[in-house]
Amino acid sequence: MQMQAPKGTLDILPALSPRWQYLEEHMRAACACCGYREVRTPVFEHTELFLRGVGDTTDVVQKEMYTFNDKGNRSITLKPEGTAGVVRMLLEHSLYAEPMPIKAYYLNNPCFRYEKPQSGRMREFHQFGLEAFGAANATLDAEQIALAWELLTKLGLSDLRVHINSIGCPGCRPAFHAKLKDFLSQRLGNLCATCNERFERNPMRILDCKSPVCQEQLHGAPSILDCLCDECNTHFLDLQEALGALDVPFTIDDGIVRGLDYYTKTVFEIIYDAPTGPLTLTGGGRYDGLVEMLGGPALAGVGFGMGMERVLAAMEAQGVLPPVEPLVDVFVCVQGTPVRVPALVLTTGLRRAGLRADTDYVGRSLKAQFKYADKCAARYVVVLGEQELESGNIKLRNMATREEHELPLADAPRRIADIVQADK
RNA sequence: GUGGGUGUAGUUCAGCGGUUAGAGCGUCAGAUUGUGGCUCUGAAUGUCGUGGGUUCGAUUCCCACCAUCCACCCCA
Repeated sequence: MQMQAPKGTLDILPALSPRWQYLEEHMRAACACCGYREVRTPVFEHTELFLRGVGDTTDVVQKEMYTFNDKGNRSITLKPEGTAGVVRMLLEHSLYAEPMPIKAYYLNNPCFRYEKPQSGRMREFHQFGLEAFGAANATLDAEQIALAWELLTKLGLSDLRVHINSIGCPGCRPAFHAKLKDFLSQRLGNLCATCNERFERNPMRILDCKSPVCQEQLHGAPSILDCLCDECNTHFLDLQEALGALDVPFTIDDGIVRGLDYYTKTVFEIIYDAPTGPLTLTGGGRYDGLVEMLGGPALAGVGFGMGMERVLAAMEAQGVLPPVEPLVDVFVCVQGTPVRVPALVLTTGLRRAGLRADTDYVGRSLKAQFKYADKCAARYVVVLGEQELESGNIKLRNMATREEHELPLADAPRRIADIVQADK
């Protein structure tokens, strides 16, 4: 047996969980003030949901899904993204009968993609994301982009760029596809192999190709922004106006096309410029056709996903992680075996008084207990030995100032709680 | 899926075709038996990634596999 986590997965160790919790707190706070409520959907869904929702021509569906048959011979897939499951939930429980818009967020949402791991890319990763249904207005798109932007900046991140684009709707996109294919047809021989495949399947993705060879060929290519219908164009202008009014800096980037099929109109990314290269922290957009495509009513939708591991990596790179919190307020040192239970009683009393308290369980020397308390960053230490039991008095030592208060043992939890609280 | 780098203690890494494989950090213990941070002393922990091959002899050289990291691809 190989005692090793599967490829592309990560353990969150005790020392690292506080930074996740810190991130979660900020995300929840950001959602709460915008009226988004948390939802939790299953880790796996019927494979068909993703085939239809994400799109069966996408790379995510074609080669990155964790798909298997369960014992009832159902095809099951571990979710590769967050939106499809939320839409399924919406339909299954007829949430669209509630007042619009329906605003939902998810946090620590585990997603799975079978890819070769590298920095910022795990096989299991966690997304924070928003979905809002039932409102077509671009102010909603702007609200979400602003929420993501303010969240990231509030976390202390800088070197961020917001890129927005509109990829039109089923009404105007075909015209763009035709124009683009017309432009590309004369240059096919110069494009990379992948792009030649994309030409028939999804020509818009060629714009997204990172190959310098292909980029070279794309000079003078038609822009989707010149082909938008009136409705999409107005929507895009509304979005820009709203973002401007909210002081969210943004760049129009007609190269953003996104890899998931369900997007319409708005698409956006928030990119962090790491020293090693750009990293997309957040990606999302509008998907007005998705709910209907999955068998529901015609219902507009907007959402984004934010990679939690990537945000944490950016925070680490920029040194804006939260400071390490002390583990305990008060450490109770035990001097002598007969005192073991009274020490636990005192520790428990301190905990009941609302303090973070700990004691010795391994029988260390007093000196070693002080060292241990120091490593836990304990702010106070109490020594409980036979002397204290006899006299009924204990000394509370402030580890920073070395001052000691003498207190009656009987009333210790309340007295100590007062002192510690006053000190905070 | 393609290409490249790296696998030695808990961790970061030295090291060498030849006896019992090392260091810093960390852990544990001690520095006259009831008081921490600094310092000093000591201790424990290794199938040298796995399996083959070359060799009198391999942790060291070669091959394969596995893992990991990085880039491409893709994306959060």
